[in-house]
Amino acid sequence: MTSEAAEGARRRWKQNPEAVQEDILRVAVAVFSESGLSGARIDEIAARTQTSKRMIYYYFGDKMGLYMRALEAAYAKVRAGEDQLDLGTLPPDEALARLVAFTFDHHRSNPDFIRMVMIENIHNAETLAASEVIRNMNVSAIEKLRDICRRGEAEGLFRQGLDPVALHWQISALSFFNVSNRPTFSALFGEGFFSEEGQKALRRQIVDSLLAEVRPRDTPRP
Amino acid sequence: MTSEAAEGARRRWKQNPEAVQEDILRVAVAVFSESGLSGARIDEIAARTQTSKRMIYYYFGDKMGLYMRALEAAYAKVRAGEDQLDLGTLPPDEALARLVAFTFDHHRSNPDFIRMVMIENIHNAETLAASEVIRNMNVSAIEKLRDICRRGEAEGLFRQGLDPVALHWQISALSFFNVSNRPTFSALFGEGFFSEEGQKALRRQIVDSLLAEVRPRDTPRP
DNA sequence: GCAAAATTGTACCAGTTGTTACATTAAGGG
DNA sequence: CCCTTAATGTAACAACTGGTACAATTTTGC
Repeated sequence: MTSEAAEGARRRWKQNPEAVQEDILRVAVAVFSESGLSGARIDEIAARTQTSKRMIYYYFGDKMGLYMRALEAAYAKVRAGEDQLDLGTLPPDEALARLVAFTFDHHRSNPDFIRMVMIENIHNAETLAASEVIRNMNVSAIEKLRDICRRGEAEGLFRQGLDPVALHWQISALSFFNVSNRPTFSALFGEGFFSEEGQKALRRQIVDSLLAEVRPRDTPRP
Repeated sequence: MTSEAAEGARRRWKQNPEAVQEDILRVAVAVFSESGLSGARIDEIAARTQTSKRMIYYYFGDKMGLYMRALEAAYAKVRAGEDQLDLGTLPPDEALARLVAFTFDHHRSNPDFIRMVMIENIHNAETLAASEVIRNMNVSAIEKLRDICRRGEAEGLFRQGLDPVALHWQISALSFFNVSNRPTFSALFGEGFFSEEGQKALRRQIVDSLLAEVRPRDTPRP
């Protein structure tokens, strides 16, 4: 094994376009998510890169082109993380509980992604809507949920007529808000919710709430 | 009654500083919430005002000064709306249901406010934290909730140990997300949730979910 | 009425920022 | 070994944008 082999057996010596692009994208996600779309400065992105501003325009055309690719990169990364989750053959209620807890933690450990989505929403998701890459990346969480719902209904553990997308909406809302609105919420109501214990309690509350949600309704006593 | 009396018995003729400031703030909230903090252009705000850029700097100092006042104005407006809600002497569960439904609708009809809060969160709530005006505006929803919880627990309708702030967190998360993430969510999963029927169903789901949340836990059958 | 203070109009500037022209070096094909 | 193409460095521009100097006008206190 020669020393060159350590760098991935790609190009031999200098000039590694793919690594340069990855480098730019990594920094771009960070800067965009820190400063917003118009707040982010190409100069800053360039400065935090190992390459130059020139190369950004060479590979990504303009600021919006870079932003779109950065958004796609952010989505791709969390998607890859989601696929790590294997619910195996857990019983439906446990599977749901685990999925909810996972989503909560996953969002929490990917604040950059959350911020990119926030920025996208400020701009009416125009870039997202224009990106075929992301649209084709159909969120795997839905598939998992659909399966869980089907099994839960079949076994009588869940009530009938559950909408997996609605469930996903609810799980997302709570997990997303926990990260996205932390600054304003903690500024108004204190940091308590965001301590380690606070987050654990919150996660349990959310899991419980979702489980209660899918359980069959109490049949009213006559 | 002279014709001058029609304009509110304020100043007699020309030059009405307070109206000018209100005009600027109204437009500022709109433009900031449309374009974000750095995306908003003072020139655009000025153009959509009945006055000039000169006056913006005269009354608000600089862009950040204007932004802070706009943020405060946005909070003040929704706060005023919230105070309209009177839960009177409704039984606790009905009061909670009505509070949840109201919050859901209220957020929905104040997208500008939601967007301002989103922008604030992107910028780590630094302006919010610096605004004594807003911090002193302690959200009245919490007070209402605290009262509901107390009554509910006393009557045995709710389980013990409810945390009003945690409940508020949950209500906010669902109602906020519904507005804030509509663009990305509908781009990925369709507009269905945001039609009139979709929103009605969602609101009912949220109300039910919250009510189930506060009900006393089922005592496990021996 | 008059002077001081408050309010507004006009024009402009200085710094920033996205973007590009031009030149140069490295890589691959034959 | 040469030539075409891909990749990169240097430097600068043109437009935008937040902010202001200066002067004019209106209002108010006395």
